[in-house]
Amino acid sequence: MKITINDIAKAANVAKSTVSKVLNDAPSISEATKEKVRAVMREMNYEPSSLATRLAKQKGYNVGLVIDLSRQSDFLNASFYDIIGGVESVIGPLDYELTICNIEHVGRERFVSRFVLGRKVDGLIMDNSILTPELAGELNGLKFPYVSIGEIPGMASLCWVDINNRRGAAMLTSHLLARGYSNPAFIGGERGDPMFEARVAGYRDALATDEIRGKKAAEAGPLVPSGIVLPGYANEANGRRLVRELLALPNVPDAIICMSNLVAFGALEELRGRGVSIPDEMGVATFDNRPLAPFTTPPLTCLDMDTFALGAAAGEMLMAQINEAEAAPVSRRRWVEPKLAVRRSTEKEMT
Amino acid sequence: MKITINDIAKAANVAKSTVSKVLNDAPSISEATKEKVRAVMREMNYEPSSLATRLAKQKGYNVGLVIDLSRQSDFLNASFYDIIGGVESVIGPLDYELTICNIEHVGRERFVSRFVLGRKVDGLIMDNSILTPELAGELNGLKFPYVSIGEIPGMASLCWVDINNRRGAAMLTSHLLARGYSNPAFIGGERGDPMFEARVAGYRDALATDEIRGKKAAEAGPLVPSGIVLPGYANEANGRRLVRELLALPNVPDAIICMSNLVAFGALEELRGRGVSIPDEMGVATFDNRPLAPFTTPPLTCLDMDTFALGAAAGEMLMAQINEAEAAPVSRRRWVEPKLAVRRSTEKEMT
DNA sequence: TTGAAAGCGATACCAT
DNA sequence: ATGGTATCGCTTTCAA
Repeated sequence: MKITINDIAKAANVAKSTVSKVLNDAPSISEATKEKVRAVMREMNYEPSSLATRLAKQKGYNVGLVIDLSRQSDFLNASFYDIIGGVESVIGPLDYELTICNIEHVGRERFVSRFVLGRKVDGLIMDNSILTPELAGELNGLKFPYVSIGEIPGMASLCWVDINNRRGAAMLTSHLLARGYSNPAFIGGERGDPMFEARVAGYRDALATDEIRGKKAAEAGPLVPSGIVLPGYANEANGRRLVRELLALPNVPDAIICMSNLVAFGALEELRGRGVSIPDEMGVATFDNRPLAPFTTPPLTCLDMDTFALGAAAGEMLMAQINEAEAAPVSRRRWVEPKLAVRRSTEKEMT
Repeated sequence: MKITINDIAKAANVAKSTVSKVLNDAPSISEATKEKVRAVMREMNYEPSSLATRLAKQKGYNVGLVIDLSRQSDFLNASFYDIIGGVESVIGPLDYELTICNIEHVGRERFVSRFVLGRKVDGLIMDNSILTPELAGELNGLKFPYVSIGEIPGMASLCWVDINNRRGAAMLTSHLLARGYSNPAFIGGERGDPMFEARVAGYRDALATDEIRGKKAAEAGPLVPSGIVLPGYANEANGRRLVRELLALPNVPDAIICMSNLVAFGALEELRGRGVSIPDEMGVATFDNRPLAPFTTPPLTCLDMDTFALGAAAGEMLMAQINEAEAAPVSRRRWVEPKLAVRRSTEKEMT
């Protein structure tokens, strides 16, 4: 037998509206009755039904994290716990909870009506593989709060958070150049993927603004001004293959930036197999610290993405939107800055 | 303006109770009205409020996955996405949803009242670092459905699922013995941790039942019948340290079973540093495929834990309990069988 | 087969 | 400062 607000009211000899006010710590209730009612609640081990509260308040205190279990994701596999932790760290203290919404069986079409119209959640967090521009438009139209994890370039009205991949790629590239590598290549990733494009852009930013590289050009032979970019689905096999391609180039690069840990692993293996010494003959760096970067031979210099901060940023933006009514209009995009983790794979002897 | 069951009733010219029955596909309603009402619902883009439904039905259609973000967990970091996927794959089709319950701020004390008495969830899934025996007893007393991920040895009444660590350890050990290693040691893990104890037990099971080992004993010198077990918190540093201890033993083992990927990584590094060749002079095997086993040098033979299946098993047991009223009493524990992934680290030349 | 009315467990407005 | 009552959106008897 669950005990309800009525039981408390009866036991404390007050109206249930009074009990409700005590629950919400209304200033209109005297300290005396508050204490009396609270004592009864404690004694009867009362806990308000969150369902009833939420129905009455017309507010779900609930945000959904949308995932699609039908598609594999290296990124989510490595970072899901962190992302959830980040989100939870901001919504939890605000008394919101997080529910996992799997759209695998629901389908992209009906999922808006399921979660949004069904008022299961007050806001949605999802990644940019799920949040298509059309979907975002629909949510915008409904004025329904949402945040994408992962940028959606171009559309000004959309709301997202992302790691600053462009700046990160520039940091990584600059590190290589400062380290004495003059001709870094970029391998892995797919054209059209915003993350790939952002990283390539950052890579080129760094190449374009580097003076040392200009001076080295003479000794090192002809350098491609805009760098060498070899795309390919980010797995180990392509890491190997793309390294072979690099080594067959007329101007072989002296460093490699890899799109992912798996690409980097394949690259390291291929280089080792061919007797290319790392970091002396070839520097290698990668994006992401997890799962492998600290544990390869040699350990990989990488750009460490703070996925907890990413989740937290998403949570903050979402909560800002949910409470937007009374607040100033919120900014609709936010970068989380990555940081460089320097390891042996780029420790070239300085000349 | 959200549209409700009343709007549908009005538009379809029926009572709202009729609409409700259509929603639940009650047999007492004629096909004709059902179709009529459904047409209206479609047209008005109606979606029932899950909050109201759940309050009225006195059922949350919601299970909680309890985590404690204040404590780091290598296991959860590597497997959280899989576990959630497994749970979701069974509860989703039953129209239950999964909410994340972080007890970091709630505290172990108040969390039962928060989630259980507050009827936020119909059942709880948590790991055995959170589900203390006292807590389990409390939940048992309340007849509240829950499942622990990770065994809780001893208590017969408790409900859990786990990877069959004992059998798995025996498989791994037997593999080494069959491969020609005669004196495998076990390193890493902490006394008192059920997972450690189960694995050590399995390791000893395999040693005890092996005949080949008996024959080898003569050539190999004195073997410790119950094996060599060196515990230690499962990280890289201890992997290195424990290997040093092993190498200093009077009867140096010819194979090592590691409690975790990190221990194994440390072990590999230390062995390499000392010029011990793997797998010829020393075989190395580990538990868990992720995150490193396929990517070390040489790649590690491991026991691959199916964490998706683990999550699914937890989901199934929980749902069974939730629906226990009308069903037969459910079994209260279940093993998920791991499988061996053989790689180069144990490919000793057979003699 | 359908409808009217009483819950489910809280909140919120209006009296007192 | 407190109490009475309508309400949130749906389910569920019980009549008709």
